[in-house]
Amino acid sequence: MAEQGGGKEHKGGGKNQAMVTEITPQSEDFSRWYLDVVRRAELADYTDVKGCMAIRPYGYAIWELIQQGLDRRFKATGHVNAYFPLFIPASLLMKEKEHVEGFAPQVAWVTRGGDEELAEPLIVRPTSEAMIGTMYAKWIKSWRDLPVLINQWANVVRWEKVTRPFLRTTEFLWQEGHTAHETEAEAQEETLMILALYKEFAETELAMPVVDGQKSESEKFAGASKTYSIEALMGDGRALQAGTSHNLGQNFAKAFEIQFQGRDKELQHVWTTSWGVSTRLIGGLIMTHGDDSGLILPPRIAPYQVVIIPIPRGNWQETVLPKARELEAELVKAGVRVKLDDRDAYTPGWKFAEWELRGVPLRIEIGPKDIEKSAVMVARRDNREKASLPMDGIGGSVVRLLDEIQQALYDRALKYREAHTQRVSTYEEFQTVMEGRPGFVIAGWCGSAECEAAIKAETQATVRNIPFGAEGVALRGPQGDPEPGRGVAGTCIKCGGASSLEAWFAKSY
RNA sequence: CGGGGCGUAGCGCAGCCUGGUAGCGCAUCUGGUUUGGGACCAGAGGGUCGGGGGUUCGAAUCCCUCCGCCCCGACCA
Repeated sequence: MAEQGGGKEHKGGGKNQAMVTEITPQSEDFSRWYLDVVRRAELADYTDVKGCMAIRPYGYAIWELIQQGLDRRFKATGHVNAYFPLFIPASLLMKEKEHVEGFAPQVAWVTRGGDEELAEPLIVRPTSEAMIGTMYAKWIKSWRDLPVLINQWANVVRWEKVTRPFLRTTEFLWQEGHTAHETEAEAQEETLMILALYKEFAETELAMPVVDGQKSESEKFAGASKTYSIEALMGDGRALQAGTSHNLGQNFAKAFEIQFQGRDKELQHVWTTSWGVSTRLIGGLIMTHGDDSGLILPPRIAPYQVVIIPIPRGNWQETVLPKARELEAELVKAGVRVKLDDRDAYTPGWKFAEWELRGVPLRIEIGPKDIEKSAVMVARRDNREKASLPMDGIGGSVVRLLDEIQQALYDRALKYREAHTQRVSTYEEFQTVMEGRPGFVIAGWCGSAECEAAIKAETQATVRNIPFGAEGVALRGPQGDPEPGRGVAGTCIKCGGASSLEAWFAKSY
């Protein structure tokens, strides 16, 4: 990394002092840019606990909007919320072999309560399959009890060695859905329905285009039969797993003895699924839309969709401020989340920069000149266009503008992804692309773990997933199995063997 | 967990090599003038120099040791 200890160039006397609070440009150091934005936009801050962050009100407000958007969708598809314990007896986790092996290295233990050693150690949940599975075993007796469609909003702990705010923290917030079904087909249908729900949410609310598809064996959730994910492309060309949906088959049902008596009178194991998204989505949001001026929030997920900045002139508190308040009320009436920044201690210019840094989609300036014309100045964060709009009908105009911005951000992100997605046919080409800022690389893959591992070792690229659903790249049907006739018959990029799979590769977070 | 870098005021840094008891910019506070792209002047407050141990008359500075953070890899949402 470039030696930038001196970094901030204090010498330039001509520099305005804006640069003091400026954030590192993306092109200079993307990762530092990210950390600067998180902190300067007051989304989160470090704490005294390694790997754990405090989520500040502005960051938490984004999470609340994410929660609302998802919760509404979960309820609309028949799910209900419940809550399960933070602590799990160690023995429960041990019941599913692959699950233990996957999570054991990341588990935090509680061995003492007060001044007494516990007879059986507890673990702090890294995920709740074990606890919820145990409860389902008690609750499910008959086919009439199925399906069970429960979601939990919770915190989980995974003892991470390398952390980064939102993207990977020791403790994080998420939702975990856990469902139990009568048949394998139903469980698979649920798994894919949720995946589609995640995709729709990410794209319409977060304006974040994602590739949905199936994970390779090696990237699968510990204990799952099949894992699906949505993958987004970040501004530095790396992929982010933004959500996962697992078909757990009967693995957990067998481990936790979740059995029911079927319509055929036979005692049988249920088919379960689990799925989740986390506060990581906020990290994705930042890295998908942000620029060198800071955060850019899609209107639908922005805590403040509009910030009103009164322009102080003379006795503005008596002249401008009342008009600003009227405007505020007008926007609230139109259903817009609005913030009136009437602080006297800061200049308009300072406020412009501040709210741009915090990613507010629309800024409205109102001053004497505007009032005279019965208009307001409206500035977009996404493309920085500025225009005077009449006060009359401002609610409607703003709502329309917000919709436009939402769409523009999605379009821009999609365009970026398309520009950074390429097909390669030779391994040399693959390797070359993986140096630098690769984005997605689509290539034939024989499906073997050997080729996957070799590619990873040599290029750092992993199979993000094997997409389906999109025209031209669809290689797997809804059941996750190769779909004859739709596959692009080709060769494995690594071994040259016959390939029935076309995988999306990328370096990832 | 390997390789590298860094911890000095809220933030960004200088001081460390060549020990002598801490400084700059921004931020903060007070007063005034300002305010359509990060205002200006004057004054003020704020630091057990990451923790512990050692060397020394004396340690931010030298030595040991923990801890934390960042970057690059291996592992994971």
